[in-house]
Amino acid sequence: MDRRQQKTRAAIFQAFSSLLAEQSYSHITVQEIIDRANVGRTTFYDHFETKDELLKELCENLFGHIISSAKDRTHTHGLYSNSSAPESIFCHLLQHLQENDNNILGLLSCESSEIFLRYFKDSLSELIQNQFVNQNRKSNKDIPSDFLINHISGSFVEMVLWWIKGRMKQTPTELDRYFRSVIEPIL
Amino acid sequence: MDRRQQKTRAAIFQAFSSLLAEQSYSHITVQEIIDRANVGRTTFYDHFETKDELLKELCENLFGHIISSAKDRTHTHGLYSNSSAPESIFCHLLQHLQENDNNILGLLSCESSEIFLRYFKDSLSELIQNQFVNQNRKSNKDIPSDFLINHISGSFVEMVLWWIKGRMKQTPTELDRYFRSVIEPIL
DNA sequence: TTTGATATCGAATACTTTGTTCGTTTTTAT
DNA sequence: ATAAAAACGAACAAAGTATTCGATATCAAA
Repeated sequence: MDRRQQKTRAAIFQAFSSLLAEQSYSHITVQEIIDRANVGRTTFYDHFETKDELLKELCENLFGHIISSAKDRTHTHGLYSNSSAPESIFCHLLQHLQENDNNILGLLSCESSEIFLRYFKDSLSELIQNQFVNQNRKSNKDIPSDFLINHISGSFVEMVLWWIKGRMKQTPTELDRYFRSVIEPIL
Repeated sequence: MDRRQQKTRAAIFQAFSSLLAEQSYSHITVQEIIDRANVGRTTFYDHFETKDELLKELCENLFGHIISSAKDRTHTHGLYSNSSAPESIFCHLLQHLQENDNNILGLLSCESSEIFLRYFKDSLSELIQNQFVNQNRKSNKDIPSDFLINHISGSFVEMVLWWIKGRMKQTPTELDRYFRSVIEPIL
């Protein structure tokens, strides 16, 4: 890809991210984005059809990495490596979040965090689903696995939401312990 | 209150609700609302400062009723009347939803259902919190009740989201059983 | 190093939406 | 019957979106 395109895209993503950290998605204007990215109006619309499109691509960028790295882990470890070991996939995800690649924390802490967490939940559901299929679960046969998958991914996302709204006072390990205590009893 | 005001407000709420069933909140214009409500532009802005304000008032209308009726119940029964009885507060809420007063189901099934469920979750958290304080819980002393309250209300809302996205094939009683199976083990 | 392709640019513009103003008409409560 | 309140519409300013155009700058490849 042309070097100019790369630079422009990066500048727009960067500008957009930093704006999201300051104000809600719906209040951000294209004008603000191109001012901060320092690109022309025409250029913006050459790259993205609308602001919504930009948001969508940003989400895909962000969670593509995190989830695929998590996916690799489940292949070797499963959701929980074993019920007493500390390296659950959830802990790994939380740590990944805290490392704050691409300023993902800024986005998850911003007014519009919901948007991102929905994308996150969808990716997460897929991840858990694969896990469920692989391990051929035993108990809870009368509860649809559909429901359980939604419950787990939903709870996780709600927990992250709670975490960031409370200014992330807990460590990933602590959070993981909380999450285990409410999820493991039903697995 | 003046009869005219009542009619206008009702017409606007009605128009707004029906529009929400057709398109996402952010795409609805004030023009569409007043056209469908058949009121003048000036009148709309006499009643509501912005579209956001209208949304907020709609939410308060909707969940005010449901939650306060639930609140009454918890005073006599608690969250679960007892662990084997069928009349949990959650089941009651689900039934209330299914009765579909004010076409609440339409709103919870629409593109913008998230917005409503966030309001719902906040009300629910409050409800559960009161319950927690009253009953002076024993177990799970090492998990913050803050976290547990968020987990329960969050899971409930995620379940409702899952329910409506799956076209509400389960009965409230069935759903309540699922929910108990994932919540009671941690209480 | 030249060259053709393409990315970027800004200025102008048409269009949409929001929220306000103002003078008029209609409805209401008493 | 009357005064107060509500609804009205047409017009308007302001802000934002998305497109068009021709000119300029940059790139990759021969």
